[in-house]
Formats: sequence, C-alpha cells, structure tokens
Amino acid sequence: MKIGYPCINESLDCTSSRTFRLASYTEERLIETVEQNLACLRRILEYNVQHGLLFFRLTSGLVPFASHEVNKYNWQEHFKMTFRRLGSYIRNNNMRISMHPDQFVVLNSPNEQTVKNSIAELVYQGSVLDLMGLDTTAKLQIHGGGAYGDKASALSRFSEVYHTMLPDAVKARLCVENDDRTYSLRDCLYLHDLTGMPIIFDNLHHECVNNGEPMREAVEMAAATWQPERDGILMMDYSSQALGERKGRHTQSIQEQLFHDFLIETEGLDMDIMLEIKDKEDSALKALKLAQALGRA
DNA sequence: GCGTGTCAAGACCTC
DNA sequence: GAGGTCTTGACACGC
Repeated sequence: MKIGYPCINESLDCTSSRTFRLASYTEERLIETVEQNLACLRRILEYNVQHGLLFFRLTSGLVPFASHEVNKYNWQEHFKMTFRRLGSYIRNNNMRISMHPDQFVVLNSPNEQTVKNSIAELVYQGSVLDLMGLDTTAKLQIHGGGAYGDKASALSRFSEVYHTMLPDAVKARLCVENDDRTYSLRDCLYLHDLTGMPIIFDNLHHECVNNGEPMREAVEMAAATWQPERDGILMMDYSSQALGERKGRHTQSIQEQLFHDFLIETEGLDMDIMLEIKDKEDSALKALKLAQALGRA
C-alpha cells in the first residue's frame, strides 16, 4: 500500500501550478512558468521519497493553457528531457502517479464543444504521463459528468464518446471515480461494464451517495474492476466529513481514529490511498504512520 | 506589502 | 435567463 496526497506540498516554498492570465500569454511566459513548475515538481517528488509518501497526484496546472487554442507551442518537445528525467525518478523510486482533470472535463456533455475541449484536456494530461515514460498504472481520474435530467442517456453518451472519440493513449489510463451527488459506485460499475475503465473509489463520496453497499464490500467491488497487469492495484481517495459543514466537505486535518477504523475494515485488501485532506502532506504522513503500525504500508 | 476581485473551461439550483 | 454555489489556489490590480 502506498499513501499520498494531491498536487500541493505545504512544507516547501514552491508550487508546481504557477500560472498567469490568458491576457498575458506569451511563449516566453509559458516556457518560464513550465520550467519553474517542473523544477518545483522535482522538489516535491524528492520530499515525498524522503518521507515515504509514494503516491502522488500531479497538478493539472503543470503546463498552463496546455489544451487551450492559444497555446501553439511545442512544449512537449521543449521539455522532453525534463519530463523524461522526472519519469525516471518516479520509476526508480517506485512511486504511483495520478492526475485528476477538473470539473470542466465532461465527456457526456450535450455540448459538442465541451466534449472536444474535454478530450483535448485528457490528451494533454495523458501526454504528461507518456512523456515521463510511465506505464498504464499511472492514471487519469475523472467523474461521470452531468446527468441532464436523464442519467441513462448520459451514461450511454459517455460510453459512445469513450468508444468513438477517445485516443487509445487516453483510454489506457482513464478511470472513473464515484462522485458525491450524481454518479454512485453502482453507476460507475455500469460505466465499467460499458468501457472496461477501472473505478477509483472515494469513501466520502460513497457515504454521500450509495445504494446500501457496506464500505468493505464497496471497496472490493471497485478493486475488482482493476486488471493488475494493466492497471495495477486499486487507487482510492480517502477523506472524512468536515464536522458541522456541508455534507461531502473534506476535513481540514485527518481524523486519525476514523482512518484507523477504515484500515481495519479493509484489512487484507491491497490499494493505494490518496488523502484528499486540506492539510496535504501533514495528514498523509499521519496516515502513513497508522498504516505502517498495522503492517499495511 | 497587503487585500481582494477575478480567472479558460461546467453543472446544477434558486429565483 | 440571471446569478449564486460548488471548490479553490494563484494572479494581478489597486491602494
């Protein structure tokens, strides 16, 4: 089991998602920003290795405006060697990597342009992992999308786009994650049947929307959608409810007893866990200790 | 130097 | 149809 956190390291004084305004786009600005982002990413990865955190989500913002039409620059070629070195470092240290395109990536949107933009974004993020030379156990994680008042049609639209429009390089990495209001684990299992995509399981979302599956059973069902030789073991997002806040809101800091209970409940199941918790590596380090104490990591 | 309105992109809810 | 919310870090302007 590997433990990790997403995108941002709060102990370091750099960010790997520096950006700028579209209005101030220039090639020079792009190159300079990507250079800084990749240098910071290197530092974050080194921190992670030093601290035993071997699961990490790369930020979507590594290359600003990567899938925007304004960006005609061949950054892939320009940064080829840097990406390759980062990838070697990741592989040599046996780290697991994911990326999570954000809310704007909606494959089942009725709006054709939205679908096109979404695919372009997936191609960009997949190409980052490709340039790093990572195998297909490095994943792209998206949600089901909108329901548009007719979830059955939305699900089949997803499947159609998947089969007719997505490049193989994206399909090899794409996963679907259960969300906290529309697409439950059951819906994701249906999408898995239609496409073969593995399911990234989110325990807090499952608490928000489910069909009565107990937690351990839910984890087992999601894990069964992963083909070990192609996909690796189950990836999951772990969080717990922020007390007194809106349902589904992530806690500020890990509630250690709850995480301990979750590990006990899932004893014997192998998975990599991403702590989706606001204080980032701080909670991930606490989680790692708890997992190590139970002989899980 | 600091505070704050705004930022490429979507969906959904309320009014 | 307009506007707010979700979520959310960082830019960039104004003071």
